[in-house]
Amino acid sequence: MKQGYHHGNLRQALVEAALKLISEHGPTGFTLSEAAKAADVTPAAVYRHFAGRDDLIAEVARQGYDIFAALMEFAYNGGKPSALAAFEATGRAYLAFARKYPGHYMAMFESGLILNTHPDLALVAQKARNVLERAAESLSQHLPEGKRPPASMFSAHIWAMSHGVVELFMRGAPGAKSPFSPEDLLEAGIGIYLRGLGLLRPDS
Amino acid sequence: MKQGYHHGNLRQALVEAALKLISEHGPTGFTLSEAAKAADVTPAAVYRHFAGRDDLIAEVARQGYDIFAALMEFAYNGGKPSALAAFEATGRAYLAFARKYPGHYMAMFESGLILNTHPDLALVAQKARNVLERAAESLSQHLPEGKRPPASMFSAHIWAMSHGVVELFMRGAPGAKSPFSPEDLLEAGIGIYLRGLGLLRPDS
DNA sequence: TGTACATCAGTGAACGCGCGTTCACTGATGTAC
DNA sequence: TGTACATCAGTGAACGCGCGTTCACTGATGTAC
Repeated sequence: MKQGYHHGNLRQALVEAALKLISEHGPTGFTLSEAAKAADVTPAAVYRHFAGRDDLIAEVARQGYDIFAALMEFAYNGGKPSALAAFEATGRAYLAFARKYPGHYMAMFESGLILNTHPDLALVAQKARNVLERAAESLSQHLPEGKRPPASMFSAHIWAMSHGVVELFMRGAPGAKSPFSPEDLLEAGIGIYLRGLGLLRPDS
Repeated sequence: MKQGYHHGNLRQALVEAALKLISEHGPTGFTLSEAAKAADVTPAAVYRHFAGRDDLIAEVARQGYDIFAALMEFAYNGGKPSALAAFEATGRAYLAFARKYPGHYMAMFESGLILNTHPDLALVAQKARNVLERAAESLSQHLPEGKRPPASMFSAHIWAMSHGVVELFMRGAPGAKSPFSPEDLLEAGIGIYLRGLGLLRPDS
């Protein structure tokens, strides 16, 4: 669309260069100058498309949240075939996203960017979170009314465990070697958790 | 002990300056020069006590793991009064540590340092992890033998959820505002999880 | 179809900055006699 | 107790570096007539 004059979509080329650098060296190791070089362009050229370094990272994160929300939505699949199955699928989608889009994931969760500075970023992040919360909400309908924990609470639990598994066991992180794959670990963890809620048979 | 010539324990003063800077600006925002300035000393003076910037961070992390391991050990309390109570106490200790020692916590888990580069660091980190794993081990004795998940697995689950709660809900992090305090959130999450393992009565 | 002009993406040189690190030094502290 | 010397923690100046950002510019592309 912006296909253009000299380079032919430098903006997206820069985003992709940033993505590569971030996934390789972490959000800290990313520099505007290196991204420019990777896109075969002078650092100054970046300023035609972004307000500066932070703005570039923010765009990377924004695209990440977009993909993330879409993936979660797809996994949720309107709550079909069952609230339970849909919920478990979103949990798996979280990890699948982190594995498949490490650069995006890091930009979103490890770059220390402040969501509130970019209003549209906060918006799309909220959208992603809403999918999981909706899944939790409809799943909680299956619980006896009195003993229902708030849906926002147990979506927070799942979010936290998923995030923890990614940070501790999917990266080379703090020596947390484990004999289990992150996927198995999270699957089992969510299973036990759902059993604790009374949503799974004790022996299933 | 090294109480000394001019300054009188610069080494520890630098560690504490680093701690303050890290907790204020994150591990990224920390610089050797600023730490030196905060300790009223020339940057070059740092090299009398540390091999360089990374070595200083590593020492901060090492002290963090020391405190962390001691705290977990204290909370575990030799498994008294019961395996269950002791296990829950270690979970609470994790969060308490993160709240009370944010600089240490960040140096340990968010600074991107590689444990393997400092062997003694890897050692003390392992020691901390062992406490939780031991707690999980003795707790798992209370499960019917056939349906026991490996202790290392469920200690990983608790570790992951705790870490996730800290990262997502205790920092100003990714817009993850929540109506619950991190402490309540984790307490409830662990409770549900343990119920799922059959270690808590369904209605307790 | 051809020429004149406007646009604007990307250049290249320059900037000020703070970083981590080095080095020869100095001067306060501790020690030997 | 007093003097001469050794130690070594911290100084101050300097370094090279890569960073993000600015600015006047240029030259390829698109547009008007």
